[in-house]
Amino acid sequence: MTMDKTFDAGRVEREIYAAWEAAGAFAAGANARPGAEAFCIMIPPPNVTGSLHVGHAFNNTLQDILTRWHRMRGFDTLWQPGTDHAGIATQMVVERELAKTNRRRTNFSREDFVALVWEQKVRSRDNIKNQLKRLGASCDWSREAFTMSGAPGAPAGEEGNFHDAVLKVFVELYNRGLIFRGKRLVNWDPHFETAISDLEVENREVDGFMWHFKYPLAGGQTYEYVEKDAEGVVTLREERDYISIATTRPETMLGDGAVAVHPEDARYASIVGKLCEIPVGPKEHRRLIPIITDPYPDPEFGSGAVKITGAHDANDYTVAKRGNIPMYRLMDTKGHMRDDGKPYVDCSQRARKIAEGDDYTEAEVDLLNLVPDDLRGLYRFEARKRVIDQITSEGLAVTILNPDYDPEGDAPDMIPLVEAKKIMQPFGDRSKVVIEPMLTDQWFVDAEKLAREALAAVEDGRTKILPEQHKKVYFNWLREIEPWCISRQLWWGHQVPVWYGPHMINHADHPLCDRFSIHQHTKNPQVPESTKTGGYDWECAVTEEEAVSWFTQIWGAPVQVAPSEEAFLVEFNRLQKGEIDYVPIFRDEAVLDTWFSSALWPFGTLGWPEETEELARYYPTSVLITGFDIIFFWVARMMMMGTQFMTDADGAPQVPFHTVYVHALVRDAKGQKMSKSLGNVLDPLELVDAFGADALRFTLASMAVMGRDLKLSTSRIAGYRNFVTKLWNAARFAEMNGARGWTGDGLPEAHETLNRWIIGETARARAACDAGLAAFRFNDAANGLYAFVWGRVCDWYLELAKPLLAEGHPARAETQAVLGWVIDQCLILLHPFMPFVTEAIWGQSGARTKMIVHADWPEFDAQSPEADAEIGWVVGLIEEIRSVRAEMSVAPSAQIPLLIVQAGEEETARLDRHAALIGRLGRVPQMTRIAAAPKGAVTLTAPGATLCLPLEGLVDIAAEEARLVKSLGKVDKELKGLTAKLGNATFLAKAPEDVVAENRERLAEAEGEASRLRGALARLAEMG
RNA sequence: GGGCGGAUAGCUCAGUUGGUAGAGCGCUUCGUUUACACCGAAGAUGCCGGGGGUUCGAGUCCCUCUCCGCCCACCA
Repeated sequence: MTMDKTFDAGRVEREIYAAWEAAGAFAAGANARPGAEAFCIMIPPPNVTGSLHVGHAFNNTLQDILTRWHRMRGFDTLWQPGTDHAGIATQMVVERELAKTNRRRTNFSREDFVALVWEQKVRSRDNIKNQLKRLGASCDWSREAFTMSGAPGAPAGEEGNFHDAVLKVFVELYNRGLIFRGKRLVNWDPHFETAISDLEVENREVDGFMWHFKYPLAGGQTYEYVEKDAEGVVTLREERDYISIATTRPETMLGDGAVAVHPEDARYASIVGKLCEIPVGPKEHRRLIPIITDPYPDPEFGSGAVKITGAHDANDYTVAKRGNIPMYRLMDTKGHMRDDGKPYVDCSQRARKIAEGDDYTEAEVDLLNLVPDDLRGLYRFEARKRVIDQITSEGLAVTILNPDYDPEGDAPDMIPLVEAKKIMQPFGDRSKVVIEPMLTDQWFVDAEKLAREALAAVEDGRTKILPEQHKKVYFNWLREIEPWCISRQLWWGHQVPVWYGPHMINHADHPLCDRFSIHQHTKNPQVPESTKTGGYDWECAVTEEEAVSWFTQIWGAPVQVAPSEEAFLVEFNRLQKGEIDYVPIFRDEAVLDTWFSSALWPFGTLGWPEETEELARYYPTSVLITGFDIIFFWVARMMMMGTQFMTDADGAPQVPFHTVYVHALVRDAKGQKMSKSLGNVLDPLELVDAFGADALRFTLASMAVMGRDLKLSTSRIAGYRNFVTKLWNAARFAEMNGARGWTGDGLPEAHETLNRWIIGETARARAACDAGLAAFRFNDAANGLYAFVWGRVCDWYLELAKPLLAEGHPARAETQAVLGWVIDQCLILLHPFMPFVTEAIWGQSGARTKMIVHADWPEFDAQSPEADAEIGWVVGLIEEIRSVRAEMSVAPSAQIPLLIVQAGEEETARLDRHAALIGRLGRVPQMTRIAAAPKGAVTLTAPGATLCLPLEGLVDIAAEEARLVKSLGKVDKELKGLTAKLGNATFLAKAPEDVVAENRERLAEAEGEASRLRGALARLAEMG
């Protein structure tokens, strides 16, 4: 069969992939040598939100290269594929889809909605899988995993036990005291109406304003306000009946619990402990709040006085916690000012009592709605405007002189002080809306404790992070880690395995009473008002049965699970009225942060919590290949969970991977980050269609420099598409010359210098490729192979071999064998990078016992220094001849003899041995010995020989002179440098011997070269 | 406010213990030599961001400055 002129990637890629799958080529352990070491990569599971972008193509190409490389080397190899349920992101996709037909999530029951998301999951998963296959990813698809497999509601075909693993981990951590529930200030996303973790918040600088308002002192009191400059000179002294406050968020003033000043701020010392009035809301019952001291306010900033709104600001929260300042929740889950039907509360008396040390429970405080009627239901930013207007109209805004004031005009002399200011504002990374700090009950992981082992593992090298600069980032984050908020108010995800029931008061004699003591509760715990603030008893259990039996035991009565908290409250009401005879309980409606389950990926995919054979074989995994953007989200969490749950035979924690290779980002044409939500993603399939998967893969590999972002350009991909064609044609050439695949053992026999040379070159290329891959220097490996295949094999070996392949040449058989072998080596070495074309060629040439996907990776070495020297000399001579011909504008068709004026013994032998190919490639069919260079001959640069081309009449003398002068200039410059260097005593004394020797050699060569050039110039002068 | 990365040929970028500045693309000239025009041959192009230092020797190490990019961070 004859090969086509070009490789038709589009036609054969699918066939080849299907053949690999049919052969089970990617199965765990396929092609493993007996007793082989394991090599395992866990795919970073793509989100089931849609399709893959080029970043995924990059990431998976690198994984596939390593996987195929190890598989060919006989390792017990597993590349574990799968996808991530990506809670918030996937739910968002489905909700967006519903919105197109004017429907919302709440038009469905939770169950029905989740079923819709499963449909999305299946669609997306199929799509992703197809894309990975198009790329040539050699995953073991029979083991495909999903972070929510086996969860309730999973359709047929989505079985698995990942859900079990997640619940087990949650319950275990809970029992170990590493998961806790608490009312804390969390990042609240008003769009999705859920809490999110710190990591899911993007802080961006935006244009904002800072308003300055007067908080009047209670009862019209006054004090002397004195300002001094740095030298202590009084710059302002006035009588004030207010304290000035600066804020960027006036709408939160309604929830202020205090005004704080620095303890050493002399300006306010006289009013500390007094009360001031929040200047907003109905005048008749405005709230009074205390002026307190706290180290937090910076006296140099603003007025030095800070309003403390514990429920809506992270800084204020810590101050409020510290100072026992009440925190008043002002907004609902959508970011609207609370409108819950409760009357506006006159809190001034309460505030006074609190200032005097009388405490209220959080639950009670949370029930207070401090939003005045006219602001209720308004979106937070609308409320802000109203508050500003109201304060300003009352004259309680701090004012400054109007710079535009004109006594003749209408402009007022004083205007409110509003500073335009850049402020850092938090945004949801998915929703892109402004995050609202909110006080809510959430579940947290005690990340600090989990981080200890994760840190230690990297510190002591059990897990290596490459490139190393990322280690620092990892350390910094883990060392200052905060509790991880893991509950999400979503429907898509692993539901928190905790069940709540009414709180029992008289339980002191109950055998399980110790489990009650940790609960916070209201003063009237029998009435759990719908605040989700506690007041419940709860049980954390892997199954509902366990939870039910626990509550049954507590109550000594039948227990029924209500579908939601809302339903529970209805039933509880009926219970109190004696209408039902069972105790209602309900399951926590929140789901877990998607990263909580992703964190279990390295062992959850291997069957944990069951003790599977795969777990024993492949954990800890070998390498994780991932982007730096998820070091915190994912890598750190896997390290935490892995070291927490996986142990070796001695009980020591086992890390999830030996090496983490952090690759850079693939950016779009503008160098911008690609993101699913921004929609600027490139479709790798389009690139595959246009250039073939091999070209795309090779491009990505060749650009995979550690730690540096890459910008993908199609011209580069086209270049590697050409490389695919080049390889294809080299193989075609071999086939046409009767060089089939190498079937023998070991290396082919080679006596010809040329053949020994290319075998040595191949060995070096192999070693360089191995070294590159072993060091994760994909670019070095790829570029080295490119240079070898194109620059060595195609440019030189094939050309030089042509004479030897001529019919009847004594070395024909040997050369055919070596050529066949060399092509095979190229295919094998390139296979991890370009699996399709290499498999296609492999299948066409020679009798194969197995596919290249399982071909043996070479390990030979076979250097031949004298062959290298000889071929190097010949190549140099040919290049010199071509160069001279081109520069002298000799017609390509002109056949010229090569004149040998003088040549050493070795050089003479080389000229003899390679006369045919020098003649062919240099277009110098005859070699003639001659005593002296004739007139008009151009001297060639050839070490150890004086050779020239008789170009009399063909030569443009001026051009030749220019050429010689230019060359001489270069050589002279080098000579000068070398002479100076070798004349330097300290250089000779301090530089290593080999460096000195090398310089001497270079000097000798340069001197020879210079004298040859001078001689040629002299001859030229005679001619002229 | 901390931390990290980058500045090398027109463009995109390599350059791993300091020892003759490289690749791809682009550009110029030439080419129907039977593997390949997705090709071949030849060629041009660099104060390796500025300044200082260490060294026999610095693109490479140290200090400093300038300009980009990114990450983290609670200044109202």
